Amino acid sequence: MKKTEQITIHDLARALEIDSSTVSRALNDSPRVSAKTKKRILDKANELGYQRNSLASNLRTNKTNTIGVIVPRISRNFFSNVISGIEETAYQAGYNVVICQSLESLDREKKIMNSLLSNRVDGILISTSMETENMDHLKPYLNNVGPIVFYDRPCDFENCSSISINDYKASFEATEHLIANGCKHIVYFSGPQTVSLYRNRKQGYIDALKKHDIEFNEAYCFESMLSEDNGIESAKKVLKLPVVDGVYSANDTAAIGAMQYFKSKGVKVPDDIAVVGFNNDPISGVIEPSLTTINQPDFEMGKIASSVLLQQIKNKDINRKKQSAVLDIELIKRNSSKKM
Amino acid sequence: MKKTEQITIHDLARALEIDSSTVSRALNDSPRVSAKTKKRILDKANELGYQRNSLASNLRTNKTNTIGVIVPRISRNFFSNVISGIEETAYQAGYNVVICQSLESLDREKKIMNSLLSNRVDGILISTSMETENMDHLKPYLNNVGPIVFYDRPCDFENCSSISINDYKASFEATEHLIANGCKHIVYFSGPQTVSLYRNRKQGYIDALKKHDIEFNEAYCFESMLSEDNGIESAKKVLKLPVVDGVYSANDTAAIGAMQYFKSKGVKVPDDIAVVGFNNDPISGVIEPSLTTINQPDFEMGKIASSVLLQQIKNKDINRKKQSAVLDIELIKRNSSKKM
DNA sequence: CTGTTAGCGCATTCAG
DNA sequence: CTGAATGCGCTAACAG
Repeated sequence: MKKTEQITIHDLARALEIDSSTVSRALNDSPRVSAKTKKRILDKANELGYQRNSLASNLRTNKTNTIGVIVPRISRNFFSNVISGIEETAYQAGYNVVICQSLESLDREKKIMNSLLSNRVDGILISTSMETENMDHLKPYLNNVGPIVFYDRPCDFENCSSISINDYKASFEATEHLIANGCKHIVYFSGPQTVSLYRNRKQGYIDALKKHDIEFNEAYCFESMLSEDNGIESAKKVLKLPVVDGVYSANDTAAIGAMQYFKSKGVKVPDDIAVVGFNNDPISGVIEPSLTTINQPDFEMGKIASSVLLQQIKNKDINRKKQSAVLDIELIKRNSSKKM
Repeated sequence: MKKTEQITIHDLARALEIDSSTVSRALNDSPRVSAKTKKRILDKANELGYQRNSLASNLRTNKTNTIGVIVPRISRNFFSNVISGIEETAYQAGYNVVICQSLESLDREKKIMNSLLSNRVDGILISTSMETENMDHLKPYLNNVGPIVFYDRPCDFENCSSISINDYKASFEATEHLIANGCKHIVYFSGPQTVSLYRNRKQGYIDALKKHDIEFNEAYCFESMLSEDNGIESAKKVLKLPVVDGVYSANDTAAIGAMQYFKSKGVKVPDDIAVVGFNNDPISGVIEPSLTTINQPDFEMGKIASSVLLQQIKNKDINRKKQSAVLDIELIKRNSSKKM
């Protein structure tokens, strides 16, 4: 199966004895070419198996019709749902989407930015990695190429929009839910405090305790990267604490790890320990139908982020003002605690 | 934040009073330019914030250093692990990866093929959608642009390699495992028989029954797209059957849906019903630590598929012979049945 | 080691 | 409505 020569608009032009510029116009459905010649050209294109070369077209127009999405991990249910939302909106608007995962590594994130930059994607949607503390590696793209919109993990750049959820409120309510069910000794699995989202969630937890006159205890707060393994380690520590009647995890991945460990040790969840976790995984209902989770508007977030970005791409440089959205969450109460 | 002009190699050349071809060579680290001028050029590039335009470069060289990956769903754990394997190998070799999900839709798959074709990616890795019955939409790419390698869902094209797992054997062993644990009435959740992988799995199930003198019963075999909802529907049917002591699902997604339904109806799994499912999700240990699953070599499959493709890209057209690999699986026995 | 020249495939002026 | 001419940014002969 040997590569045949690529057909170009010039080949079509020669075959029809017209000029390539006419072919180009026809292929782009320009109104400035007669229906008759248009049909001739399209037919010939089909006949010869013409395939447009986007590289050339993009180079010429300085536009790729593609947006880049940087995501920490596609395997996390929350993110794969966001991606589906992004794709839906983007495809509808005629844009392609390239998905890149940073795996929470700053180094990978930098390399990805470089690649998206040199490939001149029209805009970027990003949820920065947990290692990312400053945003310098985003500037070359932002200054020279196109807009960047942050989703889930916001950023306070001038001229950059962020779409996030109301983490503070969600966290506050989750904690209050445990308290309402009689929990007083609530362990909290926290994420890196470099990430604003995790700062907000921790604050929500602390403030909810305070409101109900429960003292915040540093020993009940474990900070980690919230991987599944981290969840398992944290669970071990939980079992060594004197009294624990509630666990609240700042994400689902760590919560799942912890559940796994609890089960392996015969700790009944949530009969012995009530658990709440940020969660978008339908699987949670399988793990423990009575587990209380926080339903994040993932798909919707993707759609909004995508449409904000596309808007900014359309508006070119004018009008690229910060227009951040904060989405509300929904606490799915599943009667998690034994005390209900 | 207004877009500044893009710096090109000509700008660098002018600033240094040399020719742009020398700049180009230096930027590509050609040995044919002195270390001194190389440094001058690199310094200037940094100073002016030069950013390579891959579009132009790719157009010129007729090479994109990018491979396309078409995947039915990134949210399925199996596939996201395959992708990680693909990325690891590809990045090491200096290739970029663009991930596209077909969502099991032939229509989307066609559109994706078109986009990858017009963007001239150097090669494609594909697991075709469940709706895909013939491969005509792959031919334009295959004939004119580059190699395609199939993973997980193989294809019998000439000149196309496939990387798959030994589905027949895995399925046979899974069924035997249930039988060994005393199950005689085993429901089977099957996938579309258009997909060879699902044909093989079904055959493994049937042959294992036969070997143990259990009659294959069409009423115990439900065919669906194996979505979570399909799993729930199938589970409903299971509960209406006279005797069932085992369920074997051809994938994990449907198994999870079924488990969910069983739990909601108070059916204890696997105390009442033993379940086996193809599964790569670490979460399975949480759902039901005693669930028996089939451990597919997902990450490894990605690495192999990727390296086979890169090999073919390097070899251009010569030597693109079929070189399919069949990976073996591992049955993770978790004492699933009550009868053990 | 560096410069000259040409062109990848396409889109867009400007003429007619 | 169509054609001629130009160049997007880069690389690759071919000279020197």
